[in-house]
Formats: sequence, C-alpha cells, structure tokens
Amino acid sequence: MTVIFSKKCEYGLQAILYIAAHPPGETIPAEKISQALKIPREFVSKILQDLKVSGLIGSVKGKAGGFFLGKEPSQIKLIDIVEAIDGLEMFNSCVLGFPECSPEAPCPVHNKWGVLRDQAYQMLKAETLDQLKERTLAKISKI
Amino acid sequence: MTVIFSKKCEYGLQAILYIAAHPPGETIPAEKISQALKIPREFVSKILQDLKVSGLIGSVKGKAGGFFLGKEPSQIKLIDIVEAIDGLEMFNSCVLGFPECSPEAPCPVHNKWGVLRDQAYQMLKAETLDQLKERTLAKISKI
DNA sequence: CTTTAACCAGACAAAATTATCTGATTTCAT
DNA sequence: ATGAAATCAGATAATTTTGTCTGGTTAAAG
Repeated sequence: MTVIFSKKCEYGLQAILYIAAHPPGETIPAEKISQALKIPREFVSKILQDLKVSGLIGSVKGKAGGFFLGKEPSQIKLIDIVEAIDGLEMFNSCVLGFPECSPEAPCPVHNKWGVLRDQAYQMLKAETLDQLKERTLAKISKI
Repeated sequence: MTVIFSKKCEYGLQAILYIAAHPPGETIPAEKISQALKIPREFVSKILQDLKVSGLIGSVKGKAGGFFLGKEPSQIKLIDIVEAIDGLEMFNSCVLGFPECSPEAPCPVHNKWGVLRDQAYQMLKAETLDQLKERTLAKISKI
C-alpha cells in the first residue's frame, strides 16, 4: 500500500524536490539522486526521463551531464508533478470505488470525503518548489 | 491508481455497506452482492471470507446461506473495515514516501499533510454503518 | 437420499506495478 | 582519438495486486 501516490510518483516528487534543493544551473546526475534518496538508480533515471516530456525538468547528456529544473522553482507546484506521473483522476473519483459517484448518485461518504480531497488538492496546488527548498534541505540532511 | 484504498478494501467497504443496508438477520449470498455491486463473484467471496476472521461479518453455509454483520451496525466503523483489509499503516507513513518521516525529520509537507490525514482518519472513525444505511440504499438503487 | 445452492480452502492465472538489464549515443577530459 | 561518465530507449524480469478455477463441505428442500 502506498499512502496515496504510486511509488513512481513518490520517487518523482522526492527527486524533483532534491534537484530544487541545489543551486540553479547545477546539473544533478541520476546516480547522485539515487544515492541521496536511496532510490534504485535505473528506476529514478527512467522516471526523470519520463518527466522531461512535461517540461518540468531538462537534462544534458554526456560527462558532467544530469538533470535540472525546466522552470523557475516558483513556477513548479507539487500538483504539477503528481499530474505528470499519476494524473489527476484520483481527485475526481470515489474513495469507496463506486462507479459514477456524483452529486446525483453520491456514495455514503461523498460530501465528507469531497471536502478532504479538495483540501489535499489545494495544498498540492499551493506548494511550490521554492517554498519547500529549506525544508527539503533539512530533510535530506537527515536521510 | 486507487484513490487511497486498495481494490480489495474498496470492495470490502462496498460489500459490508451493502449487507448493512439489508434488514438485520437476513443472510446475503456472495452472488447477490456480486451482481448488485458489479464485483467479480469469486473475488468478493474471498474478501468476505477474509473479513470473517476480524469478526466484522459472519456467514452460514449451505442452501439459503450467505453473509451477515458480525456486530450491531452502530458498532462497526468504516475504519474497522479499512484496518482489517489494508491496515492502518497509511495513516502513519509519509505521503511523499520518505523513510522515517517524523517531527524530528519532517518531510517538506509533513505538517500540512498530517492535518489532512488526521481528518481523514477521524472521519472514518466517526462513520458507523447504521448512520450510513439510508445513503447506502439511495446509492445502490442507482447502480 | 439426492439435488441444489451456498460457503470455503488452496492452487492457479492474469494484469499492473516496480525494478533491472543491454546497448546506444552524447559530451567532456586526457 | 580514446576513455569515462552520463542520458536515453527498449526489452526483460520480479513482485504485488487482482482475479479465476477446482474441488470439497455444508445444509435446506423435495
């Protein structure tokens, strides 16, 4: 059981936070991310490759190559990363798994869950990478 | 991607809500649950068998057999079903997947997520089957 | 007492997710 | 030029989750 995001998405979030914790302009190789976050190298490498198409990150090949942010840290929200990997469907489907859960045919916890889900969405939409940099640095220093 | 619970857990929640929507004393066969909720018969059957060990439901074999609630509807909370199937680990682990996320080594969204997670837990702990009966009946009439 | 309809246990299979491997290409440094 | 260090694409493998099958047991009804 993952809490809410897939492993891919968790790793993607961690990796981008890690990149954002470094000085702008620096390129971070997958190997370094892998060691710092204890994520299998080839796996995080593949996730980052996939993330390139969304424009959230860029990369340079060859020696001294690696990954870097594709936008200003203040322009990247957590929800952008979630959307790129897991998609946003989870914010629009029934927590009990009922088909077509809607205001017209609500599941027994439709309203109460709806509030929580919206709060989670708003939180992910509000948090940008620049706001999280200090807290990320504090966290990775303890892994 | 499941929203938050595994498919097993979603089906378990749906099935027990369905049983609780019926008059006390009635035994509901897996076949009926399967058709009503559009869950594969053998799968829901297995889930309900597993749920028996937690005491949340009981069963009778043989013709006219089936499943019934193991306790008063007012004594069964949604969280009990979640705990029996997926466990409670999700309410105690990092939403970003960081290892050992704690007040001493918080992930970047530790506090904000913590609030939402606790609200979700409290909601599941507050909702009992008797409170949800009417809404369940309304919902299953529209599937 | 036989048929029927149900639970039940355990093996099995399919699908999705997670992870690894292989080899190609790119770039910098020697 | 050549070697080293990196991305990258695609295939493959391992694991977990989801779903199915087979055969056995139980109990009501005719």
